[in-house]
Amino acid sequence: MEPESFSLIVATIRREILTGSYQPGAALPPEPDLAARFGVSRSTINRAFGLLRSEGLIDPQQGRGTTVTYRPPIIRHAISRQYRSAREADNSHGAFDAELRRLGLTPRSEVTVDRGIAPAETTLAGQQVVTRRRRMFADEHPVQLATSYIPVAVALAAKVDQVDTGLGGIYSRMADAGYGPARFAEIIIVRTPEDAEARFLRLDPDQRVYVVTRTAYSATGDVVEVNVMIMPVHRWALSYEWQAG
Amino acid sequence: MEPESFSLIVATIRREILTGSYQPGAALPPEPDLAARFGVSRSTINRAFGLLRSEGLIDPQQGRGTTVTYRPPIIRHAISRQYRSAREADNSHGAFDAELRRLGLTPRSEVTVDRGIAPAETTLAGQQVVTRRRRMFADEHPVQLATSYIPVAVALAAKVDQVDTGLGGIYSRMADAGYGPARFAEIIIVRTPEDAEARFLRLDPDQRVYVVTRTAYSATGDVVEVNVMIMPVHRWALSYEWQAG
DNA sequence: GAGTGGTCTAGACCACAGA
DNA sequence: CTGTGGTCTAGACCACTCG
Repeated sequence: MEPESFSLIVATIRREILTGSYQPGAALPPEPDLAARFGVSRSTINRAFGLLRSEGLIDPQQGRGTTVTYRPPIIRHAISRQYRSAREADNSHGAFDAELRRLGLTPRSEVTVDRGIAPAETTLAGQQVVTRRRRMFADEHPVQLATSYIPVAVALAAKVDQVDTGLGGIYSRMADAGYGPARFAEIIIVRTPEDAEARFLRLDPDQRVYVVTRTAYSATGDVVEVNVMIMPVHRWALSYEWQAG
Repeated sequence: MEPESFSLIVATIRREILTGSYQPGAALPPEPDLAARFGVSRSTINRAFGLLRSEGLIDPQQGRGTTVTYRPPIIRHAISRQYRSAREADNSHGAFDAELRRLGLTPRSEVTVDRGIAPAETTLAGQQVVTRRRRMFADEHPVQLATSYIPVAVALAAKVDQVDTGLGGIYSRMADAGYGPARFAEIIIVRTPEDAEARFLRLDPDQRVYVVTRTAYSATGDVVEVNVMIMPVHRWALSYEWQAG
């Protein structure tokens, strides 16, 4: 009918979710019912569901119906998490573990380690590196993919070419070995997920991920690690704090 | 045909744009032609164009055809930009001006000032504030909306209840008045644009914006400003740097 | 089997730009 | 006027879930 019916329908349903008319976990009416309610075809409702799903608000499933899945985002404190005390809190093996435990979520990570050449888009492009890949879960939902590239010399000295890096994670081991990072830089972009990312994070092609690329520098200015983190934007908020200079 | 034709088509066209088969500014074939090339209906091509447009890669226009519009993102250096020297570089009136000039872009801002009550989602919720709204352009393209909330007492002392705040912007005036911010916190989320944001930034309902909320604290721990910035994700990259603690 | 959402088609009508 | 993209429809067929 009206050319703006799509936007109106999306706005209406979104408001009903965010104001609590539909509670998280509740079932939404079937697409044909909503089509009748709004006086449009099922195609239009299906398209509206597509956008709401891409925002992480709903989860339509074939055969099972559509449920509300809104979850408040996980807050990632980028700077304080680099403090050794934060990484080692609660006997955690790194900042991710410590952070999720504080939020009442159960963290789990799968780590694989191998050697290779750092990819072109990193500060270590072309160098021989030890690559640590982490697949991270919160309450068994996949929430982050992180790939860490460490120059071979640094990795061997800090003994981080193995899966378990002990209390506090790799930065604690680097510090123990005299390669403690002195300066960090993070760059954030947002894009659609690549195929492998979408498969692991269970994302659709029209959803969005943060790509956070952190480069860690030693006191002498050498790059001791580049870490590329992929996170669905609807699951995470990013937080930074600093003193005025 | 195949159920995955949509993703394949999107991936194919995206690759042709990013590898340079279609240069920025070039015209893409009309939707009916691409429908024939891929052996699908125009609806499917139209949907693929919708996703590529939402990524900021192409700009389809009624009557005029579809052109490639990929632009590298503007890098926003969140921390160094708070240094007074950076804000006042090149005779600029704040960090935004200085940053865009360095990138060879022409900045322009429209500012309006009024009084009101700070909205609920800010640290100043409910307080009487001076509200400064900025609409920012790069080469006359809208790129950012920023709304700054300043407690009335601070705003009057720093004389930032007027449109022009002089060399270095409001933080320089606050420092002059003894309200210089001592600590900053920024929280980043990503969501779809609200109607007013979409209108100004010329965004579609399925595109995404960063919402960067910066809170500035005085040396005594009081909030002297909350600034909510809205930026299309495909136009901006966010950068943070800090020393290990 | 009945009902769900996933995907695609063919076609309609529209607004708009440009020759 | 022709051709462009914007939007929506009606319907098809499918994969899937659940009683």
